[in-house]
Amino acid sequence: MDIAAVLRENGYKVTPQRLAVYEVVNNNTTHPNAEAIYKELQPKYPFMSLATVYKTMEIFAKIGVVQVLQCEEDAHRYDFNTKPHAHIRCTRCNRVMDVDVERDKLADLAQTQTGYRVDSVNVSFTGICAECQNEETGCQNEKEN
Amino acid sequence: MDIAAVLRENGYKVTPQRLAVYEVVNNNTTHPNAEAIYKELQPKYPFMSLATVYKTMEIFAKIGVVQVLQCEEDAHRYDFNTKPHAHIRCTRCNRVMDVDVERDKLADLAQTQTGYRVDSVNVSFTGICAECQNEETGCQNEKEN
DNA sequence: GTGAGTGCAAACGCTTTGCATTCAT
DNA sequence: ATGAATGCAAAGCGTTTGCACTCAC
Repeated sequence: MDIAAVLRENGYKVTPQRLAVYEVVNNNTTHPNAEAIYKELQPKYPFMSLATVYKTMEIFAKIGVVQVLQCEEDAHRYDFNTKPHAHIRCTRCNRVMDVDVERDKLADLAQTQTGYRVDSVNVSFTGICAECQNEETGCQNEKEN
Repeated sequence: MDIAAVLRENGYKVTPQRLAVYEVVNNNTTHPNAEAIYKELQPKYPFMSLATVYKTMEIFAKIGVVQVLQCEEDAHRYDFNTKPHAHIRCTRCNRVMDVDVERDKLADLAQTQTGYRVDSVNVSFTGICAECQNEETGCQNEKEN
């Protein structure tokens, strides 16, 4: 994707900051939040501010470059896969993975039941990832209260 | 439900504050957040503090008296219907309604795809409720940016 | 009487905003 | 040269916490 062109098409200026954010998080499959993006930028782009990351991600979301996840977590996470899909988060290590669900079917169901015109379908799961399941034996769960 | 008994069974003391919260939000179908609960308590129970509402709702969630919703919104909302179900929020008036979805099927799907042991399934929708759809004609959408 | 619960205010984490400065156009 | 974008610090929001006081048991 030519991010510069997409920005221009949408009336946004092409700045080093925006290119830097795109460069760092494009093809990133870890579903980072703003803080993570900021930290990842630090070594190569120490001039970046966290506020700019937020502002940039807001624009990226608006022009469809990323989607914002609802992960049953406090901080937003961003996904460069903008195809609608669901996510599952490991409550132990916070790793997030994609899940494909039939969103259209769910939307139809909701529309039929409630009469709402459905605009967005958000599906998320939490669980324990395969890796953490392996480590679980004899190991106390860090997340226990 | 005998909330006093449930509290005692779980080792929590029965206080006027906890009874007041339960009285006000039990059978409440508006999926209120902490602030809304606080405000609803004010006239009848002006002694209540917001912090206590939070603390009480946390306990209620822990002992299964309420469930906490993820509504693609900033503030938590609470639901006294603890049967697992999904929600749809109107982006115009913020009204929230219940939706029944086959969560088990979704959980199986996620488990198969990712290998995670699925602990929770969260489904939420946004849309425009029937009422707001009616009002929509010739009326600018308040939520438009 | 004792420990749990309360209320206040302060702190918190994530996010947004105001504003002077800088930069893309 | 002009308006948009940046960076900083401060404010904002919903939420949690520390602590002295109060109350259910």
